[in-house]
Amino acid sequence: MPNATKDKKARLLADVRRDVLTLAMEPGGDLDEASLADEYGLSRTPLRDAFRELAGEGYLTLHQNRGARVADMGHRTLRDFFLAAPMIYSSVTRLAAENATATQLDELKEAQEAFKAALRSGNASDRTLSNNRFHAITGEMAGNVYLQPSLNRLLIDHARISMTFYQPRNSRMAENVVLASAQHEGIIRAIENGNADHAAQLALDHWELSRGQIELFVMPTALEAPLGVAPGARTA
Amino acid sequence: MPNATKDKKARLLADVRRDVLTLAMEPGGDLDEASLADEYGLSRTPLRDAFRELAGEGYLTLHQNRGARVADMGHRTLRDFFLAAPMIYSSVTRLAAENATATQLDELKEAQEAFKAALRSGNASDRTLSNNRFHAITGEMAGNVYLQPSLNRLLIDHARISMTFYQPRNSRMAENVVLASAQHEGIIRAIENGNADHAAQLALDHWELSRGQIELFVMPTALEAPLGVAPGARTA
DNA sequence: GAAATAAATATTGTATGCAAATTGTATTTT
DNA sequence: AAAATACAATTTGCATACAATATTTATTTC
Repeated sequence: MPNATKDKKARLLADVRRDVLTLAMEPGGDLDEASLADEYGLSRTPLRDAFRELAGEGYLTLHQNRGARVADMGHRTLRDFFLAAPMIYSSVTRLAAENATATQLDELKEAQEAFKAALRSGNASDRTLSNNRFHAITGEMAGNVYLQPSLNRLLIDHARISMTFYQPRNSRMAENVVLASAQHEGIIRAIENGNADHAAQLALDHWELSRGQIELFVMPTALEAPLGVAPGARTA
Repeated sequence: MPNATKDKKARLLADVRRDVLTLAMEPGGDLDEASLADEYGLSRTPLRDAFRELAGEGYLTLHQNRGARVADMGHRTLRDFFLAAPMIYSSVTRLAAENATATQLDELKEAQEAFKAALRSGNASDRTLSNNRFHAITGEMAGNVYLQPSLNRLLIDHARISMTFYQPRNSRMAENVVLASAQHEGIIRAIENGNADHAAQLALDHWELSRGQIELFVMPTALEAPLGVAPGARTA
């Protein structure tokens, strides 16, 4: 049974999103129309269509006569991210507590189960993707069309930043991830109880944990080692 | 000299944006590929390309096998708008004060001159478009990729809401528009001086004025008129 | 031999024809 | 006559061919 082009396109969209989020596709790296069209059995027309869609969502950027590239992460992105994230996350989570439907709550619980499973498996990509999904669902719950686009862009780069920084090499970081999971559970309860203030505060706490984790890697403790001695130096 | 397709496409993009913002294209109304392609002398391929781009920016929405429609304004949009606007506007204006370049400041002043000219002319569309441009420039000044998409979506609907509600029939509203212009000047000064706190506060004040204006129309003073008397009613 | 120019190649953008899906109309059935 | 079905017309989506632009390679010039 030959898959309809509609399905192939959907698969392409999902694959690119996943690969961008997990850094399987490098930021700034460029996508080749021809080879992707070939790989997915699509012609270039629907493929370019998909590129535009993904560009609109912030996964890719398009340049005149130069094709599509994975959205770049420049020197400003981390700063911009730190500025915008707490505000958007807390307000979205607040609105989620006010507006969540029962169905959405079930989805959120499912996402959290997937997140815990990913923690057990130790797979970094799975952890990042399920965490991404958890927060994307809070965005759907909030249902505010004006905040959603910013949240989604934050989530893209949060995932990519996590993939580079959140590699629990030491116990401190492993503990943090477990704590993050516990915070997810708290957020679920706050949303379930419609406790907006609490949900907003928990989102801020959750962000602070994430921020600290990132900072651990951006500003590691300095190396301590003796400076070398130049040949022929006076021994004083 | 036959215009390059590149220019035609740019014109189409600008025209649709303008028509959406000024309500020349009705929310929910659908765009006809064939006739637009004909009108602009483009084939359907680049036209559909433009539709995707505009959809990514929030001007249009695309539906499977049903073409493009002007982004709808449902019963929730006003509420969502009131929730998100003050937060985004104030934080963007704050960042604008921190990051604006000299060139951008000139552009902002130009936009403000255009706004004042539009006030003098009394043309509602010009007023809305120049006001839109003013705030879009503050977004560029802020230069935060995570806030920009939300700001731009807010600006689209702020323009459309203004077009429906801001029709200065009475003196109170005309005064408000003049006050809004004065607030723009204050925002320009705060940005010029790099006074972030002040800029953020002015943005909130500016929003409050806008909000009040909208509320005047959403909740007008009730009509006062006697109830009619049913035929054959007892005269007591 | 290095820089500059010109040709060749590869990649991206557009136009058109055809396939699939949706919508509206006419026919059939009850 | 109302509902249901089948048919026709319109509209949207995709594939391919062609045009325009960028990139690479080869050649010329100093």
